[in-house]
Amino acid sequence: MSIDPGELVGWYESAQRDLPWRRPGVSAWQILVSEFMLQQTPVARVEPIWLAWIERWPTPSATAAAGSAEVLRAWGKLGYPRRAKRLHECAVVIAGEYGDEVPTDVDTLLTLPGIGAYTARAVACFAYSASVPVVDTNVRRVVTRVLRGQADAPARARDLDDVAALLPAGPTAPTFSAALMELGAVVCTARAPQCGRCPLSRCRWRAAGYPAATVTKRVQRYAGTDRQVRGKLLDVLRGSSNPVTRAQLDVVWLSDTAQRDRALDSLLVDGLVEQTTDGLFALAGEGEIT
DNA sequence: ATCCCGCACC
DNA sequence: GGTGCTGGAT
Repeated sequence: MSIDPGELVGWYESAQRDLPWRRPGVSAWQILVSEFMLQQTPVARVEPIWLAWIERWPTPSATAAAGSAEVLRAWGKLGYPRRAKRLHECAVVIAGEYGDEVPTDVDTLLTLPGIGAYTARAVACFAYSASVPVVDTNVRRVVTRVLRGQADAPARARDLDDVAALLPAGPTAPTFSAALMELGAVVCTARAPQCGRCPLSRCRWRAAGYPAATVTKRVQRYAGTDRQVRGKLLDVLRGSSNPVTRAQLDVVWLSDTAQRDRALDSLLVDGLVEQTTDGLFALAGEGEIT
């Protein structure tokens, strides 16, 4: 069982979304920035932030020179701000140690802050046309359905090899990977797949009568969690160009003071917030001279 | 109220 | 191998 590259790529040529980071002339660094932003966040929310971002900071050195506080502010409400901190760290390393050029090979990319198995291969593939398997949750779902006939399955170490075996030889591998991701994102979706629009003539999941998922996935809560409190604290700091008092932070979460203290402490530990010598609080790197 | 879904660290 | 991390859309 395999996936016909012609069917998949043929569909992609006409069905792909016009996303700004796919346009010609976008640099490897700018693709890397899009991958960081897309790690946890839907395309629609990333697009405006990415456009403003690359116009303001088109290169790693420009990003590094901006300082982490401005980077955290520009990240805005994309969520999971540790990604913004790691992106800034990544820019510092690339500007300082790699001559302002994004490394091309997967192993080197994997050593950079915030770059894991997915992002390393996405950058190597989409920025440098490397024939490496790019496995995100969309690809995993498509492969699980088409090849194994299951609605969904947890991630496995073997997924990388499975997808590598599907890649066509030659220069179409990156397009094939982009098309697999696109199919999972717009047709072979988790909840309401549009099987009537699927270009693939062979699919074990369809052949098996679309069996439902057997594994029940746990729900990610947000309301009332430390994540929500962290978000509110950071929102205060993003909105202020000078350091704020503890009291200004305290007012965002009055219902559970222990939780609020824990959230603030975790932001300090994560290096997203820092305390000034006079006891005020600011975005990390706020005082940096650039 | 539910969905989204990669990285780092345990 | 499991858990924590954001916030908007639906």
